[in-house]
Amino acid sequence: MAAKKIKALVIVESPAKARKISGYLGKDYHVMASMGHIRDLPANASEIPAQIKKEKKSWASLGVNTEEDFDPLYVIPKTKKKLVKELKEALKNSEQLILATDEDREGESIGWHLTEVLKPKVPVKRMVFSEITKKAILEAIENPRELDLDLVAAQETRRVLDRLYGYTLSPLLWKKIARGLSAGRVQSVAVRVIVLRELERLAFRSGTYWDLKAVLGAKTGNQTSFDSQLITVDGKRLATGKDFDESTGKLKEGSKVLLLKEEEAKKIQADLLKKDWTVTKVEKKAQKRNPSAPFTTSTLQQEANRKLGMTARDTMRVAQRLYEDGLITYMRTDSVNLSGEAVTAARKCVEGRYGKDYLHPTVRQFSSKSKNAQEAHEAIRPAGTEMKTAEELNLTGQQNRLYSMIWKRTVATQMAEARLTFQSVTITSGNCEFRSTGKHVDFPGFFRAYVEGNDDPEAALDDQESALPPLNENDQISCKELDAIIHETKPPARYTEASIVRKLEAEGVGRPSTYASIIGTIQDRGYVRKAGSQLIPTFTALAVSRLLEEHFPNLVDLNFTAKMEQTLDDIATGDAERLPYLNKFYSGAEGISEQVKKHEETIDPRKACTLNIDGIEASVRVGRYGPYFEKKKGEENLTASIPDSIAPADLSNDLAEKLIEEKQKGPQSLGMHPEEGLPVFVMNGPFGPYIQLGEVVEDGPKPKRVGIPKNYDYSELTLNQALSLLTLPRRIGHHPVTNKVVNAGIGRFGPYVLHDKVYKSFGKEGTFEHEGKVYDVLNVDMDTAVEMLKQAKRRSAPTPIREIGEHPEDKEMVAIFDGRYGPYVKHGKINATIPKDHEVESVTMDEAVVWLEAKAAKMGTKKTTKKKAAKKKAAKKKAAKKKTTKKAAAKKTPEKKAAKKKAPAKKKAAKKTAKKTAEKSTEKTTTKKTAEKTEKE
DNA sequence: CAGTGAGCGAGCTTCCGCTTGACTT
Repeated sequence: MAAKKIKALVIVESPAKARKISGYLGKDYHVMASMGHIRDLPANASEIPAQIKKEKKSWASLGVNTEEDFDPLYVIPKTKKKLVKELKEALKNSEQLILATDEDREGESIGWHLTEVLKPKVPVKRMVFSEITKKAILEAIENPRELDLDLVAAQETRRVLDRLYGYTLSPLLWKKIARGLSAGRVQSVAVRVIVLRELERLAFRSGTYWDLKAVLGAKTGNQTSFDSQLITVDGKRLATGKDFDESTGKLKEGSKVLLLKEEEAKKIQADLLKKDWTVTKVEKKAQKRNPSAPFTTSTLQQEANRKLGMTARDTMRVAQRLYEDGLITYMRTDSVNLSGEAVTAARKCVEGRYGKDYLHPTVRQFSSKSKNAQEAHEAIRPAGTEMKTAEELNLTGQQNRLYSMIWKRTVATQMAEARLTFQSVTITSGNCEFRSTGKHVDFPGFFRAYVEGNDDPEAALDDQESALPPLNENDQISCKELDAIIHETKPPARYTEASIVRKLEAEGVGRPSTYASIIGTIQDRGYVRKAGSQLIPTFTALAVSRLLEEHFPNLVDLNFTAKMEQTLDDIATGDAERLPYLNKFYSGAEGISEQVKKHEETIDPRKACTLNIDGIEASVRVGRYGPYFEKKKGEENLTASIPDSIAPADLSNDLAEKLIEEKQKGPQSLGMHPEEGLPVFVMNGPFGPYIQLGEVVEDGPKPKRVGIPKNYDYSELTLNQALSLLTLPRRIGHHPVTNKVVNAGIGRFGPYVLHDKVYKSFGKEGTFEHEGKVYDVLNVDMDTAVEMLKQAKRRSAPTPIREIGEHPEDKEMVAIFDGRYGPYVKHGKINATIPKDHEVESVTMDEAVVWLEAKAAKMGTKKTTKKKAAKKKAAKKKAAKKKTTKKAAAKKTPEKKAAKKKAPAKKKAAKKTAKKTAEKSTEKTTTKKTAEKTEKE
């Protein structure tokens, strides 16, 4: 027996790493992956052991025994049970256990948990390495060390603190604001940062100013024209955007600049057109630029977002593939360090590709600027020693683009600095001075490979040459054009995925593995929505942020995490203890536990949900069905919903008054339908404005309704337009090719054209442009419809490869189809993949039924974990329904009620999709997705 | 697909960091 044993079981965190290391270590070693943490605090009620639950301890739901030294209750989650069993099996046949998890706080902890769970009876060693090369691995295995229990304690402190923070503050929010909300050390700060920016925008007052822009050229010699900007008048500097006070829209107090109004600007313009123009000053300044550090997770996400328009989540998904294929190094890292192997490869590549002149004379190394970098991995770079390009690797699509970016950035790090000359020329005319600036790239250096992107799309890239023609003092200039231009100061920009990741990293909040999910969490909880690339906070976020700021200011302070990290560092070095720190945080009069209890009694939930905004008479309230305005008028309490598309910074008193008035007036009849004799109403529902013909009658059929396409302003809709919309769907004619009928109508997802069961939606604005003309559902002609239908993806109904027969229970057909993931059996809505060891031809009905049942059961369990956001929205809807269904129960026939109950899942999904479609209507990149979704339904 | 702003009330919602499958047909 003993002879058959292998030398050691080596455990790392990721399978890709395991494969690579296994190759270096050979057959004597068995390398396995832990897939991250194998144990954790119970995530929810279902993970708390029954025993503990029964005891009804006050701390049971925390999973941390706050009565006894904050002893954590660790459980192995369901998803990890199988893996743990496999690890135990493997350990039985090993003479040694080697923990080769990452060399950081979490990695050390994973190693410790492994020993706790596997309870090895053989010697245990800890090995660490910072690059995965054969040499480094063999060296590491010869020089093992012990587990660092102080580092493990630091991780546990972090874990427990985050749990105490999140699981004591969140319930307070459920009680005071809305169920399902959450607070956390990271997310609450992220939300707060976004909210503060929105409040700045809300308080922002725009100012305007005028200036002059000239197009000039020398009178002799090189007469290339160049732009010039008015800088001073009578020696007084002209006002620009930064001279304005953001809260008033006026010039900052005491500023000595000149603010031009329209008449003055135009007067100067007229004046100067008659005057001579002379160069009075020429300045040149040389500057050098150095390449940026190689990518970390955070900078990769930022650049991919700016340059490739990818979300943080997309970026990580694509990077994961590149990593698994062995093309890049690990993608979750906070280190800017390049290994010796990488530097050598990059330098060789630079020399070969661009020549010696482009090589930086010495090796360039970078040091991390991020606040609490743990640097367990390298920077993100092309793997190996070859520095192959994306083309050489035959990459395509997003993989190609992301890899190329990584390649360029890495190679650029070893390239020579770029040398630039900046020119600044002053041109005088009359009592005015103009300035032109230019830039000349003397030597491009690393620009040849890589230039960092910018958040501001208008900002010129560094490598762009924008040199002025040669100019000397006293040169005579001719003015070719002179324009007076109005400028408006703009509010500070909203955060994007890129800028919020940058901000969080700069503050040391969050980790490489979490940046992408933070953005997901704050959206799932309904704190933030995305409009294009902007992250817009909801009114809920404003209310939650205010509550936390008011009552727990230190917890949502930007420095909270940084301070925590200092303590954790002390714990890791053995200079501090976990217990006093956690005690101070949780227990005692100032501890979070007491504070929450106190505020539970004192905070008035009505007030917590009410936002009073300067300059707006009505209050904004966060209600169960979304935000609404509320205003007292005598005895009456007037309310009006705030549409989803309205951002907090868009609020104004006029808007509030308008919405309240509209609501109070009730549905407005545009007039009578000439044939039906019924009034035509414009109404506003959860899916936006719609037209209704006649009123709701008890026991009668539902009145005809039709949504108003986005290209019509519902508040200015005419009776004729409404009547036209009510006639939909309309027949456009017969398709010239198939001779089948083509119709135009409005469905759940808005206006569409329909031909032979193929739908094509009008664009996000409800219009379609064809040969320079804009069409919508009312005026679309056959020519345009044919063009639109060409763009529709035809989805022919899939044909089964084999029909097995009728299902024994409901007699519905069970058949085999060929899908993207191999053949599968289909019965109704349930699809189950056929196991690999079965032939399509030999599948029996009995087998198929077993697979289908297994799949159905699986789907049942999945729902609870996955569709969190959907669940929340659904719950809201359900709650909303309650009253109406109860009241309306009498009106509805029993069959109708039953039908409603039967298909709730489908309804929810459809609603969600519809909502998304509406929400994302402004987003360029998702139009395609929306179209796809539309078709699926 | 369509209007709400409130309660009868069991048990539950929730954190941050590590990681990949499962899975989309």
